[in-house]
Amino acid sequence: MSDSRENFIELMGRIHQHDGQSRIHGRLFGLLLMEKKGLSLQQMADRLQVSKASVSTNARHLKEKGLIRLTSSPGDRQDYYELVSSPYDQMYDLIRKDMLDMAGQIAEAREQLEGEDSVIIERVERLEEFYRISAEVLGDIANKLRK
Amino acid sequence: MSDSRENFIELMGRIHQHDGQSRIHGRLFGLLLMEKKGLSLQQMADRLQVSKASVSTNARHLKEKGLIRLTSSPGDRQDYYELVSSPYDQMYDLIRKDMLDMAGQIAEAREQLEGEDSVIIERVERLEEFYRISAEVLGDIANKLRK
DNA sequence: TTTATCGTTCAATATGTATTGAACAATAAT
DNA sequence: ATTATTGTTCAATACATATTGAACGATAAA
Repeated sequence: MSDSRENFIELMGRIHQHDGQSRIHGRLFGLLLMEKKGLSLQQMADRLQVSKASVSTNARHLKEKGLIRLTSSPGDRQDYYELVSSPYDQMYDLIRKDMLDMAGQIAEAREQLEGEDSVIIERVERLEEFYRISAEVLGDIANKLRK
Repeated sequence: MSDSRENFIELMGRIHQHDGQSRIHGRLFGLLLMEKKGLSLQQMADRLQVSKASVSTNARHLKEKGLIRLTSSPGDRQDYYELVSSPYDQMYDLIRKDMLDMAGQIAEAREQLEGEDSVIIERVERLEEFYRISAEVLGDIANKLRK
């Protein structure tokens, strides 16, 4: 494993951690992004020097998010994981969903604030708008990428 | 403090925590969003039932991010904090800066990968683009809000 | 001067959760 | 039938950091 690859993989670990996932989650994504062919759980655990338990759970999470996919070869009972062809639109969608969810939660909270001063209500509406508009523009990008 | 306000404040605590800040950071933001007039550190600590140490540090962070501002009254040596008139464009800017920073870090890592397969390089370029484009569109919204 | 108030800093601790090791079921190999 | 692989789950722990209490300096009040 070259230094420049390790460097990239570690960067992805830090970025995913910054984004609320675990460090290994990001390292795994970085590792598979560096590999054209799928890797087995054991291979990933060896290269990242982490337990296979961590690889198993984090690979599941990445798969659920649509960033990697499971593959297999005939006569081999190991699971192989590889990057999906375009994880980028999934990434836009993930942020979009998060933002939309927050906008929804704020809307719920706002509805309970009916008696409040209009200035306060308006602040909450603006906040809600922040998340909703952010979600929209990111969703637009994802759609453009897909078509 | 009404239930609906507390509910909103707690929601903001959870949202900020989800976004990588502390729970009190979000609660403080939520509290000041519910108040038209500035609150002193002691008032904020009392209403949120947290230590004044937490309020002090988190208020500083919110102030550095441009979401709240320090005010004062004549004949009173307490510090008062209130929401800035439009924290929303600051919020766009904060995400924009984060995204742009990540794009920059990925670019640095990519430059070290020169010998690699072109498929791999392209993946990294796409990833970089994801963060850069996200930063751009969010920055555009902030600019529209400001003018 | 003494006493009280206000805000900050920092070492100690509380807290949440990422990570792991071990146990396990399922399957394949011998 | 026995042994070895493979992947998952979960309780235990390692780890990062949010939060606090206490000490402090600065300033105002008494």
